[in-house]
Amino acid sequence: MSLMLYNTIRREKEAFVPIRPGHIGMYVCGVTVYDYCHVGHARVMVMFDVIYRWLMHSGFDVDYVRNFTDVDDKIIKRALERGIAIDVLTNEMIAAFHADADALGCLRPSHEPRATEHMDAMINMIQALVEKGKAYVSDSGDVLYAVREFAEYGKLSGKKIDELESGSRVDVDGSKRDPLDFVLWKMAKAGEPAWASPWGEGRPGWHIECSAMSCGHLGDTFDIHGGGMDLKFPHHENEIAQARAANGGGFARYWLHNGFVNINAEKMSKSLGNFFTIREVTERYHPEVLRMFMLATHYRSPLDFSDAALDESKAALDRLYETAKRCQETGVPAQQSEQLPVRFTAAMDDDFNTPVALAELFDTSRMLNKGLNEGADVSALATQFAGMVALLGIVQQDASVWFQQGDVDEAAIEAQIEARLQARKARDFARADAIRNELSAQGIVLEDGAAGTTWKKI
RNA sequence: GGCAGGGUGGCUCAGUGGCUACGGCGGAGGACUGCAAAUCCUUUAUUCGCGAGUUCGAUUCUCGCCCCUGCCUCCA
Repeated sequence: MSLMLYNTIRREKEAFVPIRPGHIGMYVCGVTVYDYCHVGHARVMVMFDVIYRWLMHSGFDVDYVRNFTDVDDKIIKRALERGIAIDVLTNEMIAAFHADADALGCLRPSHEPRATEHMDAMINMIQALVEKGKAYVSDSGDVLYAVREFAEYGKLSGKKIDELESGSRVDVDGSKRDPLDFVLWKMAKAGEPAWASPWGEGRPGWHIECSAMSCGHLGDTFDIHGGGMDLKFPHHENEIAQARAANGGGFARYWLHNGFVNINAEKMSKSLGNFFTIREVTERYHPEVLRMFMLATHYRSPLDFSDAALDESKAALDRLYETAKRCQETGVPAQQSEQLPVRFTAAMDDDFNTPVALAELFDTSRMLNKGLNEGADVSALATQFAGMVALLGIVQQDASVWFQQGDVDEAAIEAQIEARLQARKARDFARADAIRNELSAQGIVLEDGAAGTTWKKI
């Protein structure tokens, strides 16, 4: 069974063949660091984290690069509004990004380049484009990319230059040879951050960053490039145009794009203002619930965000934790296995079909519970369970702690449980039930198991 | 208008040219329990937006229609 990927540029699933056997270079577009990340960003983090884990599990040595855009108009504007230096803002947001990604259980990429640290690479790339006649200096002094000079422009997004223009949503700018031409180097206005370049003091355009950083880390031709669906056009289209025209390489071979997170069937986005930051959500739900929520839908499908959906994810995750808790209580060894169920592996190999992978996980969970009920040897199942769960990055918390989150007085609860136990021994069930009801009113649910009574907070 | 992706049980989400349409949530019944909770078992879509076509056979392929969303400007 080999890995099949849906390649946006070909619009179909195809077998993945790495450029170098055993090795994968993967670049994922990160974020512009001017504000906290929202749930849409979380989806990219989580899905590519799962992809990263799966590729490594499949035996590849993965070079995973995810950038930070730390020069940009929005950053300049935000820093000005807050009256702080740009690097103070970007450092703060990068730290916040890491905190969010860590909370979501995402592994750090191999490299996390920042645009400001790759000025030379960008300037060199722009220089090459100018020399090859693919870019020009406009009347305003900005360096622009001439889309007409790149024959394949529009291939990724399936757009044609002429049709785009007739759509007339493109800015009319007299200094552009073609309305679709985009900025490679933007001249700085007074007070704006600037870097020296052959064309004067200025800063790079957004698209050139990713072309320069991806090629810089992974080479002119690399395996996988990913990001949100909204980056397909124009961002990724422009990246392709720049990189291929500049260095003659093939650039990315496989393009992976994840679907949006919607609210009320509408895209969550900054511009619509209908977004929730990751930290807002994780104040109310454990980050793993958010991760579970992402995994329950295929990465290319839209994902409708709501508290009801999160509640469902919580319930589903609880079910898994219930199994983990029982294994823990029973003392079943929980080492992870490299040998995963066939269906799970096949699902992940089939364009990272996490919903099917989860279905297999739930089936294993059920078999495990059943085996536990019957006192059978469940070590093999427990091992597979642990292996699957580790690859998905869920059920990574201590199972008993998972059910005991929140403000609780553990000692008081334990005392109540002991009191109830005595009452039950004396067959004073009225007293026992009264204690249980009392705890229940505080959101504490008791479970009388073979290994004694345990409690959980709901 | 161009392009892309969708419409599957009460909700959510997979999937396939044909045996019993995957899971999860919720509901119902049962086992277990003093009673619960958890778990397990059974059950919950004559049916996969609508119409036509191809086919021995379509939810799955083709065409048309209806509806939804996204991209076409910054956006994960």
